[in-house]
Parts: sequence; C-alpha cells; structure tokens
Amino acid sequence: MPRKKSSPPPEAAAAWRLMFEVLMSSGHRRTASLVRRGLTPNDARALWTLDVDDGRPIGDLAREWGCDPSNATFIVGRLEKSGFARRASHADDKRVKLVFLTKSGAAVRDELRDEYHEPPDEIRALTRKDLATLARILAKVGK
Amino acid sequence: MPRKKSSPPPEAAAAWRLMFEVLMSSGHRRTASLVRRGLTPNDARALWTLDVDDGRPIGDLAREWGCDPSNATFIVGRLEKSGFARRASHADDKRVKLVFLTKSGAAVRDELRDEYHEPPDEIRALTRKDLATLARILAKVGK
DNA sequence: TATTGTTATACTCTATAACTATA
DNA sequence: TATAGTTATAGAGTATAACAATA
Repeated sequence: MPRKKSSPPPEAAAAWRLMFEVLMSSGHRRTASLVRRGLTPNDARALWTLDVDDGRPIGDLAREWGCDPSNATFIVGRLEKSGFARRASHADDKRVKLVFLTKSGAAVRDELRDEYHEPPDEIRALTRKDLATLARILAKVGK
Repeated sequence: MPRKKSSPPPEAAAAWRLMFEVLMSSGHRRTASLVRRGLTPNDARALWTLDVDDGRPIGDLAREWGCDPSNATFIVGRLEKSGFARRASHADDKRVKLVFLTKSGAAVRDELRDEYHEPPDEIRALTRKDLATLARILAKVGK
C-alpha cells in the first residue's frame, strides 16, 4: 500500500523552506526576462529542452512537456517562425521530424540563462564568507 | 543613462546558480501538487495572494497579477465557483468588490504550502550539519 | 465626468478526433 | 495495420472595447 514519506529532519525542512522562499520571491525577475523578449513560458521551456546538435522527435518533446503531440506541433511551429528552432526529417524513418535548436535559439537561451543566474540583491547582501560556504555545501547536491 | 549592475562577487554567482538549479529541478513536484487537486497555476497564485481577513479589490489583484481587470474577474469567478474565494461589496464605495479567501481556500493553500515545503530528496541527502549551516545562513536573507 | 467591475468579442493556447504519409 | 506528425474543431484563458453602476 502507498505510504507517506517519513518526515525529514528539522534541519532539512528549515533549510529547504528558506531556499524555497528566496527562489519564489525571485520569480518576477524571470517573468520580466521573458516579457522583455516577447517570449512565452512555453518558449522558455522549449529553449531549455532543445539542442543545437541533437534533434528530438515531436513525440518525445510532447511527452517531456506533458502535452499532446498536436500541441507540441503548435509550440515548435511558433518557435520555428521566430527562428529559434528548425525541423528536419529523420534519415531512417521519414515519418519522424527531428527538432533542433538554431544558433539564434541557442543565443537567446544563453542570454536568458545568464539573467536567471544573476543573484538577487538579497543574496548579494550576504558576506562573501557565507556565500562561499553556501556554494560549498550546495555543490554537493545531486552528486 | 541606464547602466548595468556591476558583476557580483564570484561566490554570490556560484551560490545562486546552485540554488537556482535545485529550484528548477523541483518544479515538476509543484506542478504535480496542483494537477492532483485540479488547480491551475492561476488558482495557486490567487491562493497565495488572497487573505481570509483582508479583502482586496479586483483592480488591486489585476495589478499584482499583471493582467487585465477583466481577466481578474474571470480568475476570481473561477475561484468563487470552487468555493475558495468570495466577493463582498466595499462598505464605503459600492463600486468596489473586495475579494476574500474562504476557509476552504485557506485550507487548500495550507496543504499546498506544506507540500511545497517538503524538502526534495537531493536536499534530504545532505548531512544534518550541512543542512543546519545552510539554514543558519539563509535565515539572514532579507533580514 | 471619472472610476470600478463586468460583459461582449476576438485571439491564443490547448486537447480530442480525423487525416496523411510512412513503416 | 500501426505509428509520427499534422490539421480540423472545440473549449479554456486572455486582452481590448463597450457597458452599467457608483462616485
């Protein structure tokens, strides 16, 4: 039978809650980055998903994005019209269309990522010592 | 003339980038929390914005949500139909409708917040000592 | 006259179902 | 016959413009 996960140690709960608050309060900056470029959240997600060298079938993208393939067609079409993605037929199976990021798409993705990575003022206000400690610990995450 | 902000110390950039990655990789959990309850992202934003005791005019909400008042009307109407919000006329200015969170709305907001606050596995995997250090430093943010 | 919220309308995004072309 | 992607269609969410009630 499905069971709930045991409660985390209080240290984990406290640390995560604080991280979460900071991350949420910086959400409007990310929204602004998109609005400034006339990009939708869908566009952004696609820019993060797609790759310049590895093309991906529409069906794969639909599954990853949790949407219907017909909608993935729409989203990719929008991106293609903006010049940020391109379609190419698969060599072995001509039913499949592979979707690639264009150079222009990679450029805007990089710009976006750079803006997302700019630390908010409230983080910059910490001491360099605290920031270094933070980075040292967080570097262990997912390792 | 408008100028770009000076670059942050490398410690800030590193710490923030790592925090940001964790936030992004935990986004699907929050999406799942909403889907499980049949809530839209709009619903969630409204649940965070509204209050049981302090009613807010539609126009205020529209400004905070960055949308048109006609859309705020739509969003609040949806929430009202779900029983999570209620409208009441302002006593002094009968043009104004104040929007309040209902008890039921507060309950689902609290559930949601509790789920959001459950630390992801990759955070729980850190040592209690590291987590305590993390919490100690992050508690200074925004102070 | 000006302001608040709603309604009328049109446009975008989304899913379902039907279709085309390959396999 | 089955599968990948598209197109046709309809429903949800959004903004603009017109409107009603109140100030």
